[in-house]
Amino acid sequence: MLKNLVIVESPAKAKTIEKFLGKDYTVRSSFGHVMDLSKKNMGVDIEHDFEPKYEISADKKKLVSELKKLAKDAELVWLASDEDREGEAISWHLLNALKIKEAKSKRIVFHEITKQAILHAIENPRSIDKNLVDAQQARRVLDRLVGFELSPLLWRKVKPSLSAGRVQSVAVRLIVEREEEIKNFKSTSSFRTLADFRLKDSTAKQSFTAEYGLKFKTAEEAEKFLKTQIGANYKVNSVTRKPAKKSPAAPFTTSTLQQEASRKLGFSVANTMRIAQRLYESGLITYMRTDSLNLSEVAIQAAKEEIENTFGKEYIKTRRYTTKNKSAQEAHEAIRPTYMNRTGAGETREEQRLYELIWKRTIASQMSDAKLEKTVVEISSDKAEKNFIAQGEVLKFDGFLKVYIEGSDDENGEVKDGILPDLHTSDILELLQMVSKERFTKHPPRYTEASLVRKLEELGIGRPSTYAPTISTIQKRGYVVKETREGEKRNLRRFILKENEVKESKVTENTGAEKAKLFPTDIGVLVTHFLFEYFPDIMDYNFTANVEKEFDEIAEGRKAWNEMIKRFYGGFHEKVEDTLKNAGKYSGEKLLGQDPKTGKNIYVKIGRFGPMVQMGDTDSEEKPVFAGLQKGQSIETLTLEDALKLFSFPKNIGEYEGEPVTVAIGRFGPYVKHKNLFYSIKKDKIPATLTLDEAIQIIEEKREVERNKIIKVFAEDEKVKVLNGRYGAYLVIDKQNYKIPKGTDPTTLTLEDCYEISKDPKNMPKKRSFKRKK
DNA sequence: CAGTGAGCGAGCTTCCGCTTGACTT
Repeated sequence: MLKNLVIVESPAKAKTIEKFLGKDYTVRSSFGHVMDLSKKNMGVDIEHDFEPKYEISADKKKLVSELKKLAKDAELVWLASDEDREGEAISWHLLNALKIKEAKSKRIVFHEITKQAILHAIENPRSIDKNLVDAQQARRVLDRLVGFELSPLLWRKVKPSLSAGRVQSVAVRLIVEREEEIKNFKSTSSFRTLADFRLKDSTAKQSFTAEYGLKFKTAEEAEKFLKTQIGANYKVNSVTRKPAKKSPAAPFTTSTLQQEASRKLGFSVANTMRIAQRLYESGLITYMRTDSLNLSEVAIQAAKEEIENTFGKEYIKTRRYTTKNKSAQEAHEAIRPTYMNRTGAGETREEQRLYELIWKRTIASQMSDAKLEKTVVEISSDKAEKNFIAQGEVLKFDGFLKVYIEGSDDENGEVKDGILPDLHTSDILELLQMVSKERFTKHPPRYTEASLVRKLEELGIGRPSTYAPTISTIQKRGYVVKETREGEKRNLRRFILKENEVKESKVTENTGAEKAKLFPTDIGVLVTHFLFEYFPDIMDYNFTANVEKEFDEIAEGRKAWNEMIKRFYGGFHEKVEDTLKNAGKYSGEKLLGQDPKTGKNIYVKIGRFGPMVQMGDTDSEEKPVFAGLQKGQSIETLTLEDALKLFSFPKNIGEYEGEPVTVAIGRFGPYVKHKNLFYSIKKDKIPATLTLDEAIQIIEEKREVERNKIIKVFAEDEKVKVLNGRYGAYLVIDKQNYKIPKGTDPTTLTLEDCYEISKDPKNMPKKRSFKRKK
C-alpha cells in the first residue's frame, strides 16, 4: 500500500523532490494541466451561467488513469502544483479527474526546490483555494469566448483559418503599428561636430575628443563654422569630476533570458527555451518559465561563497530583487544555476553558452557595484559661441563588471566615454582636427522576437510559458514574418578641418539593414485593422491589465467569476453578431488602374488564399481573371506594372525535347512546367524574363538531383526503392514511405529486408496532424 | 505541394496557459 502520493507539474521536479522526501513518498507529475474546456459548443454553457464543460485532455488520458490508480491506493494525496492561478486550477482538476476525496488530499506549495522548503510545505498544508480556481476559470472562459467568437468572424469576413485572441491580436497590433510609425517617419539630418584635442606644450601625447555644443542643420552652416575655427585658440574652461556607480541587473526571468540570449548569442526565443529546457532536465538550472526575481537563501549563500573564492570578499554584495511587474505570479525562483560553483556545464556548444550566460548573470547579481568617476570638461574657443564638451569615464572599481555586462538594444552607436588625460582649468589646448559629419535620425526600431516579448511583458500580456508559442503562432498564421533585409547605401557629407584647411569628403553608410526583425504581412495589417475597427476594446493595450484586476478581485473572493464573464460577454457577443450581419467582406481592395490593352479595372486585395490581383469587375458579365501575389510583394506597394506582369503567366517560352515549356506562378512561387513535371524557380532568377536556356538548365539540374536520390532499386519489384532524403535514407514501396531502423546500412538492404521493414508498424511515418484537402 | 478566387454549401479551421516528447521526406 502506497503511503503518500505527491503530484507536481513537472517530471524533472518530481525526480528532485522524491530524493528529498524519502521512500514513504511517491512523487509523480501531472505534466501541466490535465483538463481543459471541450472544443464543442465553446466548451461553455452560455445559457447557464457560463458553466464550463471540462474534459480530460486527449494526450493526458493515459496519464490520468495511471495517476488515478496510484491515488486510489494511496493513504494521502499531496497536490503540489505551482502556487499560482493555473497551479491551483491544476490541483482542483486533479481532484476531479482522479476522483480523490477531499479529505484524503492536502494542498501544498513551495517556491523553491530545496529540502527545507519542501519539508516546510509538508508541515503546512492547506486546502484548495476555490476563489483562486474561480479566477482561473474566469481567465480560461474569457480567452475561449474571445478566441472562439472572433476567429470564426475572421473566417467569414477576411479569410479562412485565421485566428484572433486576447494575446496574439495585440502582439500583431504592436508590429503593425510600429511599421506604420516607420512608414510615416521622416528622417532629418544634422551635422555633429567633433574635435580632437591635445594638451599644448606637454610631453603627454594623449589626445581626446570633444563635441561642439551645437548641431548644424545644413552643410553650409557646418562648413562655415569649421572655417571660423581656422587658427582659433582653445582652452579648458572647467573640469568637473563626479563619482558614479553602476549596479548589476537582476537575475534572469524567462523574458530577460530570452532578450539577453537574443542580443548576446543570437538565439531565437524558441531556441532559447528549447536549450534551457535541456539544461533544466539535466538538473543544471532551475525552472526556466518564471517571472520571479527571487533567489533562494541557499542559492544566495552559494553565490556569495563562489564570489569570495573566485574574486575576493570586496566583490560580494548580496541583494534581494523585487519585481515591479504587476502581473507577476512568482511561483518559482528566478532562473539560476543549480550549483553556483559549477562555472560551466552543458553538452552542446549552445547549452554551454546559455549556461554560462545564466551563471554570469546570477553571480553578477550578488556582486558589488562598479564605481566610476565621470569627468566633464568644457573647452572654449575664442572664435565660437558655444563650448566643446568632453566626457570621460574612469573605472575605479570594477565590481560586478568583472563578470557580466548587460546587453543593449540601442542601435545608435554613441561616442563612448573614454579616458581623458589629466586636465585642469586654463590649460591651453591644441586642435588636431575637427570633423563635422552629417547624421540622419533613425526611425523607431522594428521588433525582434525578444523585444516583442519584452513589450508584451511590460503590458502584462501573456505569461512566461506562452511568450515563445505566441511568437510562433503569429508567424504561423501569416500575420508576421521574421526577415533579414539588406540595407541601402546612403551618401553623407563630411567636412574636415585639418592643418588650417577645410575639406569636404563624401562618405557612404549602410542604412535600413535589418536582421531577424518582425515585419507585418498584408494579412496581418488587414486583420489588425478589422479587429481594431470593430473590437477596439479587445485590441486595447490595457485590456489584459483591466481584466487582470477583475481576476484579482475574484481571487480575493470579492466578485463572482461568472458575473464578471456575463458583464463582459453581453456587449461583446452583441458586437460579434452585429458585425457578422452588417459588415461586408473585408478584403482591403484597392483599384490600381486599368489594363492598357482592354481598359479593364485592375484591383489588388486579399482573397481566400491570400493577397492577389484581379482584372475585371466581379459584377461584370465576363468572369474576372485572378493571380496571386508573389513572395515579397505587398498590397501596399504593388504597382500597376507589377500587376500586369503577374497576369502575363502562364507563359509559353519554347520547346524542349519536343514538349512545350511554360513558366507560371503557383501557390509555392514561380515554377517551370515541362512534360507535366514542375520545377521551382529559385529566387535568383526573375520569372518574367526567364529564357528557354535558363529553363532547360533548371530542368536538368533537378534531374541530376533526382538521379542522386536513388540509393537502391530492385529489378524484381520496381515499386520498392531506397532513396536519399532530407533526413537521410528512407524506403518507398508503392508511394508509401517507411523509416529505416537506426543502425541499418541502407546500401546493404535486400528486397526481403525491405518487405520486413514495411511490415513493422514502428517504421510507418507518423501521420501529419493536418492534411490539406484538394 | 502546383494555377484556387464561384452559383451546391460538406466539414474544417480557432483561444490561452500548464507541461513534455515525437519526429519530420
